[in-house]
Amino acid sequence: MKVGELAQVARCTVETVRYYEKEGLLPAPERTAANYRRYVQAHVDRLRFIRNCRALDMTHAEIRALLERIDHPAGDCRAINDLLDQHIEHVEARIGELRQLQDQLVSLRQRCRNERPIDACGILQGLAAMETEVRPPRPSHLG
Amino acid sequence: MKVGELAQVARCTVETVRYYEKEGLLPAPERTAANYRRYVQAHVDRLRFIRNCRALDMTHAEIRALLERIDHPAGDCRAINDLLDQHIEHVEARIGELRQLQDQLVSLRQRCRNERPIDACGILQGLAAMETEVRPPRPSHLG
DNA sequence: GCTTGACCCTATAGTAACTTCAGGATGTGC
DNA sequence: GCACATCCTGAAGTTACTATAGGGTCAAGC
Repeated sequence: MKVGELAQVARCTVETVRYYEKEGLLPAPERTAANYRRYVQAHVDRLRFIRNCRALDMTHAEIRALLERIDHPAGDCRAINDLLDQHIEHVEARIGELRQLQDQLVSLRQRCRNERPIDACGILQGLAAMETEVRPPRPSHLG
Repeated sequence: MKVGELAQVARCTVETVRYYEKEGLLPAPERTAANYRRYVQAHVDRLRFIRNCRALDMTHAEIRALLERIDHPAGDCRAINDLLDQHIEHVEARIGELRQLQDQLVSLRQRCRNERPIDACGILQGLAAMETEVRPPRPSHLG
């Protein structure tokens, strides 16, 4: 299986596949005489796993931690449960932040219902008058 | 007012202030004989405006568009209203995405209530079995 | 045998909004 | 005159890719 085919079954681009290899998430496969990557089923499974994690917005570091456990199973899966719990918290926190943001945006928007000259625009006035908040360094990686 | 003081009143770092200058969001101030930046009240107002926009998760491009209108007022403020409406939609869309994500994560988490050996971990099994989704290129910049 | 087109390769740079670092100058208090 | 905080510039690092340049491989068709 060549890289294009692998990318297709995993629904990503060939660039992403090669990138994961460089990052050490996906093991480097054998090469053909022409130096083409030659993948086997294990690569498909692993890449699917990675893409599923990414679909859940996990970072490469989080995915790496999971793969580590899979590659070197030891003890129970508590660490995995914990990782997922933390991730769920991240997402929850980010939703909360965005909700608050949304409230602010909507109330800002209501300051200018009609088309006024720029100088009278309630939105710009609101943005100028807002109490500048400390932007906490993102606790989550979710943007 | 030196850069450290400006950063303090605007609640950001001096690096951020200098970065905004390089980006053209904040105009370059006069310099002292020792080549120190010397800011005046207008800079404070502008930086506060920028930080308020950032607190609302606007991109530099969006902020630039707003500043443009402020610097060259022309016509009415319809474009500003539109920009904000679009931004509100972005945030709304992202909240929806994260909610869906959260549902998936929670149901994944429920697959492993107790501490099992790695091989039996319901979470890892779930991640391996998930139908790999096409990750749509982010329509919003909100991560 | 030759061309065309789809696919593969590497290495490098670009994205967003900063942060960090290296290496050095300035200003202030004691 | 020295320590220490603060200032300066320029370059590189962050995250997870995407894009681009410049080239090799392979199968099909003429």
